[in-house]
Amino acid sequence: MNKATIYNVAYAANVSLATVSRTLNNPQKVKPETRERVLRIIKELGYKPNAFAKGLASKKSTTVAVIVPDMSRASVAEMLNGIAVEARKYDYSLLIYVLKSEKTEESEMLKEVVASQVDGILYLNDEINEEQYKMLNIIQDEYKVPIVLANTLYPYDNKLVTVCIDYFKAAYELTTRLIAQGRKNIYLMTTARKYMVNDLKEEGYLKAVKEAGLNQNIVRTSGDISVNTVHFKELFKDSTTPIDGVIAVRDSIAVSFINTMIKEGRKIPEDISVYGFQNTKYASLSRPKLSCVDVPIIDIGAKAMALLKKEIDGEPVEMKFNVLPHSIIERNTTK
Amino acid sequence: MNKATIYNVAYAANVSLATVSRTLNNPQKVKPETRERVLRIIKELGYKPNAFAKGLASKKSTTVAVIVPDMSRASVAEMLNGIAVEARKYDYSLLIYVLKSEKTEESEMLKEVVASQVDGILYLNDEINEEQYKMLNIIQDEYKVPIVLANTLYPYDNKLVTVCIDYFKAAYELTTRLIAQGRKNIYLMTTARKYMVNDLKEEGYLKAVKEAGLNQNIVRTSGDISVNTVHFKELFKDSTTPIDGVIAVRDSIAVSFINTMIKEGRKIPEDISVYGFQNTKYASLSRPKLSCVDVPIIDIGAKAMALLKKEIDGEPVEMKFNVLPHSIIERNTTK
DNA sequence: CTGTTAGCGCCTTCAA
DNA sequence: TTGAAGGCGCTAACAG
Repeated sequence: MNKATIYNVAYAANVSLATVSRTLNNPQKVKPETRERVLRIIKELGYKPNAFAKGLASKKSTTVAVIVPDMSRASVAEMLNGIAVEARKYDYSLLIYVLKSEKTEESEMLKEVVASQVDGILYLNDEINEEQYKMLNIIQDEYKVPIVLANTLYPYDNKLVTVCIDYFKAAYELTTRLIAQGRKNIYLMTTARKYMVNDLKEEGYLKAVKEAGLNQNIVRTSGDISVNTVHFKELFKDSTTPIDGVIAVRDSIAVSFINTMIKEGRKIPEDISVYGFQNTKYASLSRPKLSCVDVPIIDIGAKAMALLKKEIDGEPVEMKFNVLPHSIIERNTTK
Repeated sequence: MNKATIYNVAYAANVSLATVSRTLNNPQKVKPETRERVLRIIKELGYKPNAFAKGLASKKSTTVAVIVPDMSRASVAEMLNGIAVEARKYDYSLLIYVLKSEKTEESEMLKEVVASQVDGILYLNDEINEEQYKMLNIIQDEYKVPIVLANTLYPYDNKLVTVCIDYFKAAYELTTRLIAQGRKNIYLMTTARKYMVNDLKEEGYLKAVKEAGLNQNIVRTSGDISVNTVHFKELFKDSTTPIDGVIAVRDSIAVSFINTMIKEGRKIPEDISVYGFQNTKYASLSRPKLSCVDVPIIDIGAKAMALLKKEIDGEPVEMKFNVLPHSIIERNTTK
């Protein structure tokens, strides 16, 4: 069961290696009979083309790099499922780069990605800043490696193909719903200012709150749920106008907030209406079950991969900015 | 900023390409002065060796394949973080294969993995069966691709290097603790019979229960939390001896159980003590916070990668079976 | 429709 | 310590 090469197959099938290569890559260019024969031999010998030789000769790897922040984020992991399923359709492999694990400069890593000869790059990092964005553009322009941003975006420019939902609108809608529910003192629980998508949610929230003439209350948590609890308690210990509505930029933040409030004796949703953002498993495992924006994260992954494939194939992608529809799921933490 | 090749570097540094190759792969074999010079040129030109050519010539890819079941499982995603950090130390890349996305036979995919020329394989799938196990052994023996099983194991044989915790012991300890807490009617909430690790947990539970002369109660859920709720309710509607202790093989199962029971008016932990298994984020986001076995999942990932690296380097791995220590975290669903 | 041939970019003896 | 030369396994013209 030693590794068979294209030569072994060619010899056994009594053809030249070119014919073997053709039956694999351009089947229509080879006579059906010989094709069958070659295919049979290939199966018998368990032949699989060596990916390196193929890549070296064809300049294509049928591999895309997926650059992700922290893998343990539920949304990232789910998106990867969507990407994997779609990639499978095209027989593409996925090379993963986890940013969190970096000791080295990110620009160094991007160079490494280029050196790895991937056909395209999927960038899932939501902390995209100007420098990173420039670097990505260089890679796309100079090295001709197509890039697609998934579930993130760079709002100041749109040279890169992007797939996401309308975070601004979603947050605006959430806030509007809370207002319609009669909530007067609505808080936004967000993260430190570096996540582009959360900045957009913030803007959506602010717009709705301003329109309604309500106060704007923004709390920035670390995203680390273990410290949130303390944080939340402190925050609402002696507030004069009691909080009655909350929008959290992540489900996990919403859930830890709910837990803290219920322990403090507040009733959810009677006293406080709470919306999360993403519809991860956390949302359905919370008690009460969390109302939230449903971000079609798997679809985003799949769509991003599909668009990347198009770009790789040289088909011009007309829409740079692809907004997928979201929905709002009313469960038991609202109304 | 075009892709520089080794020839460009050689020309610019006024040496042969062999010397460039050496300064990169065997620095000690080249005179310090020329080494410096070459290195400088490499930097200037932003040269990175083409991964394909390198792989083709050297027969090494510095890439390992990571085969995972469903990515969205929290434990899998976290393990990947550990793997990524460790892989980074050796400058190894990670090629991901998601089994769930498969339309094709798994054996087909394994052949593909071999064709991709990876230096080693990390297998995270916990549903390992005899056929799969045999296939993996073939790959390791015939194709000489080292394999490490991470957070899973094949209990009937131990030819493959394995990293995990002692699931049997952990479940035994959990059960013992429940018994010590005076629980008499302890249930094990597990999955369908196909997850090896869960079978071991089951054995540990059974042993402890038998030793104490208690009834054994095993509930097999689908693992799908949305159906669990109904399931749980039905189950305990009219039981004569009320359930007073639970061990769930996954945190998410424990949490959905807790939610159901509390809605049914049971008190946790007063009426029912509950232990989970894994210590994922679900555990700290539940109310009350879930007591559970802490599986050092990141360490398992890192250790598995480290052992794989050793195998790849030809250093014999003395211990086939690597058991990492676990601990039990008492939070608020027990006592 | 099929075979021949020249690389792809790099590593690795073998000589010098 | 360095250079020359032969592959690694495959693809892609170019002939036939």
